[in-house]
This record gives sequence, structure tokens and C-alpha cells, in this order.
Amino acid sequence: MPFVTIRDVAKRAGVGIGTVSRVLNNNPQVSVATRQRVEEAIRDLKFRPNRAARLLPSGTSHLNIGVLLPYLSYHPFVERLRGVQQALDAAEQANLVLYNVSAPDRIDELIDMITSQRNIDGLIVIAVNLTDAHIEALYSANITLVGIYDRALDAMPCISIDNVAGGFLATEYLIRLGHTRIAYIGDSFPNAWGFPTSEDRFNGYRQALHTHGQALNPDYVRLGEHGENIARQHARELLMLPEPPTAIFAMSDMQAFGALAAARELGCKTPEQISILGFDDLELSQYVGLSTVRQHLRESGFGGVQKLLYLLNDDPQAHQIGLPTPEVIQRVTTAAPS
Amino acid sequence: MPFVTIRDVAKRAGVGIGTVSRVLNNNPQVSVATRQRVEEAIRDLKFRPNRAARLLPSGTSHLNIGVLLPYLSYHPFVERLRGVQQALDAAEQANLVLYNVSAPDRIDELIDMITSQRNIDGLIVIAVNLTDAHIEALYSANITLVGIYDRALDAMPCISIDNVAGGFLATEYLIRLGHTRIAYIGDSFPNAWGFPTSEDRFNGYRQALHTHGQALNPDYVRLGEHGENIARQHARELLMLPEPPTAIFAMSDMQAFGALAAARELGCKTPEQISILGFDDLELSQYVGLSTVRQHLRESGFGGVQKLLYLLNDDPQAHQIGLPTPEVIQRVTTAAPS
DNA sequence: CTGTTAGCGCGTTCAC
DNA sequence: GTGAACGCGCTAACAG
Repeated sequence: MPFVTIRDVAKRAGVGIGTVSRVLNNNPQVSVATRQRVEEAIRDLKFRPNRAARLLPSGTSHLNIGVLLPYLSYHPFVERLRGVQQALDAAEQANLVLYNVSAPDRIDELIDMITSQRNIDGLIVIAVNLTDAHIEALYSANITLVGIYDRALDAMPCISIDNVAGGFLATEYLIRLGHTRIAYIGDSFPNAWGFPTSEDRFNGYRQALHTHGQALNPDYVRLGEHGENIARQHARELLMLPEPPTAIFAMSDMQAFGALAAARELGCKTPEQISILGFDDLELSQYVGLSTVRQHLRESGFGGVQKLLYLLNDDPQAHQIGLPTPEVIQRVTTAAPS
Repeated sequence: MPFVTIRDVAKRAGVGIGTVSRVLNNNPQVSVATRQRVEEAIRDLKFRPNRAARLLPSGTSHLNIGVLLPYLSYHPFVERLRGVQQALDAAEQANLVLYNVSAPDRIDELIDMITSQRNIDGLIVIAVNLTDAHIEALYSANITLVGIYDRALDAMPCISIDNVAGGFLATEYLIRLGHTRIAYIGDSFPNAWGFPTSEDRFNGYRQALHTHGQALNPDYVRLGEHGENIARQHARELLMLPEPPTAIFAMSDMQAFGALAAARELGCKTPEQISILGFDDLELSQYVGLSTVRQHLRESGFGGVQKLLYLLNDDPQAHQIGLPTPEVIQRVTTAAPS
């Protein structure tokens, strides 16, 4: 469609394009009469200035950074997004453009849109599993990439955590407290999005048990869809076992909340009768007093931005940006078994 | 700072600017040798194409829509944001640029940034209370505004709900169930952000009681900071009153979750002994089975985008975009008193 | 106060 | 295969 330009407006209003520009920019040196004529023409023609052209003469080229993520309702993603937002805010040189993938099979479209639109300089990919073709397309569109993943990738620079180590850490912590009957509640894997999170944490759990000479009791492993409720149901079942576990390692704080609820419902005291340990350390968790593994979510978003900005400046510091290792935050839901 | 342009690269590589352009756009008709020379020059000079200039010749002018909101951790805001995201996705003609206000006193800076940057065509303001000066500044920067608020505004087109009516509806629903001892748990007001939500819903509560000839018992009104935990504490206190309420109207689903937890902890059965009604209808709430007042959060974001797009096109349909009225969604946490 | 002109940085013709 | 004009829509500096 032929866009209406400042020139059309000028002709229509019977003035020069300079005058139109002045009206557009609220320049006071325009007589009221002509200003009104111009404004009328603008309205009539439904003229709308072209942003790109407008920016051009100023030479200003601020950055647009995209963030690609699945779900806007999943806490860990949103907390990372907040970190990204804060870092970008602090840097004061870039905007945050949000891209949300609603389903795994819609990634293609989105990447197409992003590459064809040429609107962003860099992209932070949170958790979304991109194929090599996607990455290739992004790169040839000259978009600098940084991933924030649950497992390190070769295909692009990443901020990531070692979930196997995290799972190991969590389980070992419970073992050190003296627990010998430790359950695991997590997402079933593999899942539609290909998130490796649950699998990795479970492997850490398994390795820790093995290292400390404890057998893995299949009854103590409950995998299912993600969610507080399903986790609650799993915890119920665990607690009603003839020989219930004395500790539950939930692979996420949300699931730990579910387990907590189940314990409460069954009148099972935490941490006296059952220790519950989460993973994530959501902002919420401190309020609930949940013991958990802190994986520095906010920092991961923050670090992602730093890395990206360094990369955009060809600054070698980019490769130094990492994440603190996960750590156990002990609050009130874990203790030695009684 | 003097930006390095395609011309600099051309000179450096000893080629014409056309060739550089071709390399940039992956045009296959460039010999491998020259391509390499150009790429080297690009790297040496740290050249980065100007997005605006790039878009200019194509005539493509896609929209950038900003979203301004406080907190990225507050569920109702995030759900509205999701609605915005979905609508923009569906329209396929605009990007979502995210602006997050971290504190009420930082609104000024942000508005300054937004107006000086000239990056967006429209702005959807979620819950943030803007002064007339802010709105003025935005308008003279030619940014079209739509607000999504908890109370209708005159200063700009809005999607809003009537929280007084919502509070009335909620309370009347409980009264109709037969409750005569109905408590209210909400945020204390006024608050730092100036959100009128709790006050409005409380007024609806009060009016409903009055309309139905029930006295307002001050012991049954608990106001405090927002949060599941504080609500939980309030609910505890309510339930331990010599004459406890038979129903609790929590002004938000999160607070209702807190009340639910308190009831569980005290062994107080829901809904047999205590009915609990929330407000919001978060995505989460259906999983929990919480009875609540649906205020169409997602739709409000969706509608905001529609209204904005109409406004940008001077389409009078803009004024027809509204929101369904709030409705009570009865699930399992409310029933007649026994 | 207002019209005209010269770029802004890049993609796209063309000729070479 | 490659270089050099030309124009995208707009702002700013300059004449009037």
C-alpha cells in the first residue's frame, strides 16, 4: 500500500514540507492558522509519520533487544524476564521487545517474523529449543544471540546452570541432614517443549543417592505434568505409603508448594515429619519459608543482557559472564529426620 | 559518536557500497574473495547496519506498541500482558515493547525516555497512574494511548472494570447463598501506587451488605499489605474469632489462596465450615477450584490492543471495545452455610 | 513565519 | 561480478 507521506500532507495543506515537519514536532514557530490547516490535512489523509525515516537524520541508533520465551505464566521464566528488564533499564541503551511462543510448533513462524522484520539487534532466548536452522536464520539476519538455558548449548553463547549438579546438591543436602528415605517429585520427561530440566535434576538426585550408597526406591519417584496440583497429589500418595519418605525433593518451588499443601492436608508436620525441598528460589518462596535450591533466576536474565551487550560491542568480557553455582537456601521446611 | 557506515566499510575493503550491501543481505552474487574482504572490514570497523536506514527504502512501517506496567510478578498484570501479547501476535502488524516501572517515583524517567526515544506508536498503560503532565507529554510525542485500569479515566481511552460493582456482585452472591457473617480481606488503602482496587471492592462489599440489611462488622474487615501470606494470617485471625465468619470475600485470588491455606491449617473445612470467594479468576484458580469473580484479565489485554489499533486507524469502532461485566465463577470453595 | 535544499544510511536499480 | 547513481520519508539549516 502506498503510504501517505509528509509531502502529500504538504500538498494537501498548500504548504511546504518543512512546515509540516514543524507541526509534527511541535515547533512553536508556526502560525496558528497554518498549523490548523496542516493538522486538518494530517487527519484527512490519516497521515502517520514513518518512524524509521524520522530517526534517520538524528543518527541515533538505540538498540532493540528481543526476548523470546515460552509461557508468560511460568514463574521461573517471568523472573528471568524481570532480570532482563532490569538490566536493560539500567543500561539505558536498549528496548525490550517481547516475543512469546505459545506452542512448540509455532516457533517457525515466530523466527520467520523476527528475521524478516529486521527489528532487533540482539535476541535473548529463554528456554526455547531452537533448531540449527532457526539459529542459522537468526545469525544470517545479523541478530546476536544469547541463550538462557537449563543446559549449556554449543550453538550459541549461553547462560546456563548445571541441573545435574543442582539435583546432586539438593539430594546430598538432604542426605547430610540424615535422611535415608528421599523422594523425588518432578515433571515427566521428555516433554513437548524438550525441556531437560526434570531429567537433569533427577539424574543429579540419582547420582547423589548412589554416591552415598542409598538405593533408589522407584516408589519414591513421582513424575507427571508440571503443576502445583499434580505435585500435591503425588505428595499425598507418597505420604500415605506404608513406609513414607522423610524428605521430598521437588524439582521446582511450585511443586514444592503443592507438596507442602499435601502435607498440611494430611496433618503431616513440616519439617518434623516431612522435609520438603524445592528448586528455583522464586520470589514467593522466601515468604512461604520454603527451603530450596537457589538457581539465581533474576541474575540469569541480568547476565544474559550483559553478555549480549558485550557481544554486540565485540567485547571479550562477554565470555566471562556466568552464573553463580546453585546453592541450598535453608529455610523452615527442612530439618533432620526425627 | 560518529557511526561507521556502509561507506566506511566499502572504502576500507576497496569496493563499492553496493557490494557491501550485497554481502550484508546474503546476496549470492558476490565472489567469495570480495565477500571475505568485506566481512573482514566489517569486523575490523565493528560495523553494524542502521536499522532505521535499512527499513527506509522498503517502505515497510510496522508498528511498535509499548506496554507500561508495574511489577512483572503480580499475576493479574501478567495475565493482562499475555492478552496484549496474544492480540498483537494475532494482528501480526506490531511488536510489543515492554516498559516496566519499578517504583512509583520512577515513572517520570520512564516517560521521559519513552517520549524522547520516539520508538513506539502506541502505548498500553496497565494500572500505572499517570499524571496529566505525563499524558500530555505522551500525546505531544504523538503516541496513542490506551489504559487498562481498575477504574475508568477521563484523560485517556480505557478498558476498565467497575470494581464497586464487582465487590457488590461478590458479596451479594454470598448473601444469596445464605451467609450472614461475611468477612472482607483486602489491601490497605490508599497505597503507594494509588491503586483504587481494594477500596472499590470494599465499597461494593459494604453497599451489598447495606442493601441486604446486614450490618458491617468491623472485626470482619482485614486490610493489610498485599500478599498470600498476610492474607493467610488475616484469615487465621478471622477463623479464630469467638464468632467466626461463615464466608470470606478476598479481594484477590492470591489472597483467597492464603485464606484457603489458613483454613486448611486450622482444620476448617472448605466450603462446609467456611466459604472462600476470590476475585480475578487467575489461570491458576481453576486448578485450585477456587470460586471467584472473573474479571476477564486476558480479555482486557486483548481489548486494549484492539482499541489501540482502531484508534491508530481512526476507526470509530474503537469506542465500542469494552469488557464483559464481572461474573461469579462458582467452583468448590463456596456453598451455603451449614 | 515559511519554502527550499541538503543530507541521514541503506537497498535497488542500472550500466560497466 | 561490481561500482555508482537515485530515492526511501524525514529533519535541520538556510534563505527568503
